[in-house]
Amino acid sequence: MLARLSDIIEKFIKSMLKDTEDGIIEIQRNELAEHFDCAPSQINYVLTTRFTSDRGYYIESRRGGGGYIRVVSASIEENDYINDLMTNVIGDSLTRQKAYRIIEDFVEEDLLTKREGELVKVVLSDSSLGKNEESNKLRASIFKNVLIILID
Amino acid sequence: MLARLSDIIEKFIKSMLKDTEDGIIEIQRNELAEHFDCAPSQINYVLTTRFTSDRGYYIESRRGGGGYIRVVSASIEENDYINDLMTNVIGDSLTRQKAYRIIEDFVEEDLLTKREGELVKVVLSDSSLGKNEESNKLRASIFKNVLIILID
DNA sequence: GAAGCAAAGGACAAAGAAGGTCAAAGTCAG
DNA sequence: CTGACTTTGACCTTCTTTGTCCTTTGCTTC
Repeated sequence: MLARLSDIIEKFIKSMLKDTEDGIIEIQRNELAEHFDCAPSQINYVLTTRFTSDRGYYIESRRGGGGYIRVVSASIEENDYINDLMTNVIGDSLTRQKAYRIIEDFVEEDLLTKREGELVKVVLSDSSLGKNEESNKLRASIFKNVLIILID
Repeated sequence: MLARLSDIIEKFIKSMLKDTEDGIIEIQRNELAEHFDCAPSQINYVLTTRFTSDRGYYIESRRGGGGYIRVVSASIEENDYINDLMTNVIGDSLTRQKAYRIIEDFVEEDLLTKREGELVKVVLSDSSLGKNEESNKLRASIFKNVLIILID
């Protein structure tokens, strides 16, 4: 498992972030690409798919000589984060993929234990809920109820 | 006759599962299809007909490069208690009251932590699922999937 | 200070790598 | 012969990787 280069790069960046005091790192796109022996644009791919604002990151960059990409992990207040998810990300319809991604983030951030994550995942799986637009609505409804438990 | 390909593939997957510590395997659909010299979609056929949650399995998958199909098995055949619960108590429809009672038993028996119990309860609440005969079916379906994770 | 060049990073599309769906065709027991 | 189960194949969706061309910025040079 985890043979995907993008996942490896993601982990790499996250571990760099963990090593900082302030949750801010600056990377050189070309250097990093060379390190992983991939196309520079793959770095962008990782950043845009994994370090999005709804996951609590934002990106700043600058071109030209001495350019950089700055990755900021915004340490959002937990409850604000969850509230934001409920209104802006989940709304009243939620795909399985999105749900799983959020759950995995929660586990990573220790908001859920691994087993709790597994439980919530299986609950929201296609196998539990079926697979159609109705299911997405149901998934949103269930997940929001779960989130309410997590807020204290 | 006994040699239906689907049966052979089923056996193969089950034996892979037996060889694991945790009852979780990941397969590559195309690879497996090639191994058995069949259409890739036959793998799906086997999975959807033989590895259902009724029988104590649960499937997760991911497309794209580095994709996979994960099969999670809970050896329910060997667990009379769960087996009985699945077939005789839950069946294909489950009321909220019954579900809550079972969950509370589980918490008492330390099969679930208190918080896990809360999570599962809220998932199976009327507020999550609505309140009609359809909900009861859904509740049964979800609960059976939850059981798989618990036994695992 | 303007022109020009090199050094970043950005955007986007095409190609590649899985897995998913669905329906048609085949098989087989009763 | 029929209905249920199985097998096959064509086509679709999702996610990742690569490459090409574009824009921005800093530094030189005159």
